[in-house]
Amino acid sequence: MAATIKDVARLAGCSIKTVSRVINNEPYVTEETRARVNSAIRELNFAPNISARRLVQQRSFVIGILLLAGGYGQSELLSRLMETGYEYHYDFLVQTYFPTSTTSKEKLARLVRERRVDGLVTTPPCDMDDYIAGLVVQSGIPLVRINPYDRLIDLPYVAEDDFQGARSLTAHLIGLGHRRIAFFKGPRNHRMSADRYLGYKAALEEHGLPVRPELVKNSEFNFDGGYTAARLVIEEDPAPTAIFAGSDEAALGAIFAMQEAGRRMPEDISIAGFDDLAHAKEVWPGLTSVSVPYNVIVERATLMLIDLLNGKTVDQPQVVYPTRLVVRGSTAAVET
Amino acid sequence: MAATIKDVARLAGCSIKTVSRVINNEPYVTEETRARVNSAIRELNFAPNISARRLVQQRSFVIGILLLAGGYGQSELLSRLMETGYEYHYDFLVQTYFPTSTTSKEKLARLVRERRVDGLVTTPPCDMDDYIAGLVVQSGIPLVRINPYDRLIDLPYVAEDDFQGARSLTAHLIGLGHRRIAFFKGPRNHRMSADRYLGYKAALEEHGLPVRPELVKNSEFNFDGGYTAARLVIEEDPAPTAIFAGSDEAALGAIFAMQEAGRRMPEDISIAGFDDLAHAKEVWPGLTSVSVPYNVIVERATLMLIDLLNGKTVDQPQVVYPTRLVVRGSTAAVET
DNA sequence: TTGTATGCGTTATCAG
DNA sequence: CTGATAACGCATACAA
Repeated sequence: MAATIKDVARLAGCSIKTVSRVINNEPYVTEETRARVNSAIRELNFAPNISARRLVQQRSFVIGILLLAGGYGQSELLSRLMETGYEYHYDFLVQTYFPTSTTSKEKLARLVRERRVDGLVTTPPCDMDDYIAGLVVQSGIPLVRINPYDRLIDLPYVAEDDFQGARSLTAHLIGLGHRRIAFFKGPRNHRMSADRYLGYKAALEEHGLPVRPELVKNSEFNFDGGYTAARLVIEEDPAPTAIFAGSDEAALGAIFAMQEAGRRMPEDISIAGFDDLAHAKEVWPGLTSVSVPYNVIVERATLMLIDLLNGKTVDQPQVVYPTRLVVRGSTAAVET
Repeated sequence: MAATIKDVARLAGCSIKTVSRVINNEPYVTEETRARVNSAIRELNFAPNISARRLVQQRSFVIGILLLAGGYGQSELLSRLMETGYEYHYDFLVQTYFPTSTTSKEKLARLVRERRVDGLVTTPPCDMDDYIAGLVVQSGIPLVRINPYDRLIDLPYVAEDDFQGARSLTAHLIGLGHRRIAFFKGPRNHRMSADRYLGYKAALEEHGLPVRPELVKNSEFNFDGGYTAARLVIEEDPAPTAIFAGSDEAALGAIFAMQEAGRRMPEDISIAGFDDLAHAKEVWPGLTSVSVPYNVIVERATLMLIDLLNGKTVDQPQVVYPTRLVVRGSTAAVET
């Protein structure tokens, strides 16, 4: 049905090898033959069969992305990924992966065994699982981790500086006169959770303020987590004058809880998030947050993986990008 | 390196065809041989090379999804897709597609020519382009459209009942005593835009209310569109007492604009959206909206395509799912 | 600069 | 029930 390399060769009056050379931009072809082949290709509307190429090259030209389902941030992230991959002739295979889940492990193992992917990119908390590192070491397929839990393992990663981000956000709140600042911790299987908390603590200590355990709540990086934690923390007496919700999604939950309780933001309470998702500026009066260059991070991780796949040595296999405080209307000077 | 079907055959003491039979659950294999082969497979940790299979079967087992970049709704949608496809041994290739864009067309053409996808699913407004229908007809690859612009073309689709949703939402507002209800139209290249507007109009007419052109704004289905339209409509005198923003994202923009202008919701103005995204219940005091069974729609479209790919006849190639009004705190009786 | 022959790992054909 | 052998479409040593 569809034209093959043989049809092109026949029409161009040359061998299939020559056609192959033209397709792959190899040297040692006369300009004239090249032109003849090219016009044959156009005439037959030929494109190389990707499956055949994959079989003979023993590569799938597919990058596997492991992520936990859901979350708003991920759709931008994914479309960025697609664009990057396209330029380098890689496809993406998105796989949801729950650490510790047996089904997830089996799916992943099949993915690798069937050689459906040439390499893997993980997003938190998928790398929590020792399983992945083990599988990777055993099968030898390249892996790049985004915001990995463990930076000490000698595997490539691209990460963000959560500590500094949380530190400067907290310092901003302190600068506004806040002394009772609540903090919502993220899930324990994210390194980001720990780092953001450390940044919060560091800022408090640098300003000679105590870390009040009753203002630190275990939470999640999502709406429900923020909502629940906010309802708890609001009961404290005296109540906090500011909430650092740990993430933007949690901040949205906290905002909801505050509005439900009839508290005004920022007059009665300041609220801040982390991630600077699109929603941060879409909620009135704007959510103070910490901007993370996710697009850059994702692109860097992808390019790093592609380099590894092509056998290039990556000069900087472990990178940490800075984060940036973004002040909006949700945080204000404490009323005296 | 990795085990092949030959290795398994050697270890099990049989031919490769027999191994193939076992892998594919074909009949005509003794239970005993089957067991021997299976244990050999386990011992060698064998999994069939997907590229070889794809080459010989002349199918990629990949479904292409065409969508416009961005948007919150799409991440849930995508993970749903992945799960569905996994069960049927299909992978997904997500491709951003801008109608009328030459680059997009070329990318898509390559996708099809290289046989990287066996079939296509489009999301609005990607099917606006006659190009896709043409390509599909010409190449013969199956296509299922989600919420297509043109339901008259004789191609399979899965859609939602936007008309009824908008009609009942508008009726709800009228029932609350609203007489001046603003409406924000979506982009012209979405069928949803037209249908929702028609539903709005129908409800007004059914209640003997006029369609006031000054309250109908051309907008987009996103935050900025809703924000801009809301700022315009608020200038009208008398101002509307309710806004039907056309979509949840636009509603979020409208809410922002209202809060910026110091208007309370729902006391000063009622606001409603459409789609019932996760955010609808995460914004205080809850956004009245119209719930669309996107998960079902996506799953149905995928299964329909898989049936087509397997040569089955689809009994219902064109389906419209009902939508459902969801009342939350953002709409209330008009103050008299 | 060009061509020939071989193999990648499956599935499919058809004869045993 | 089982197996030898031929595709599938491309890339790649190796020759010419």
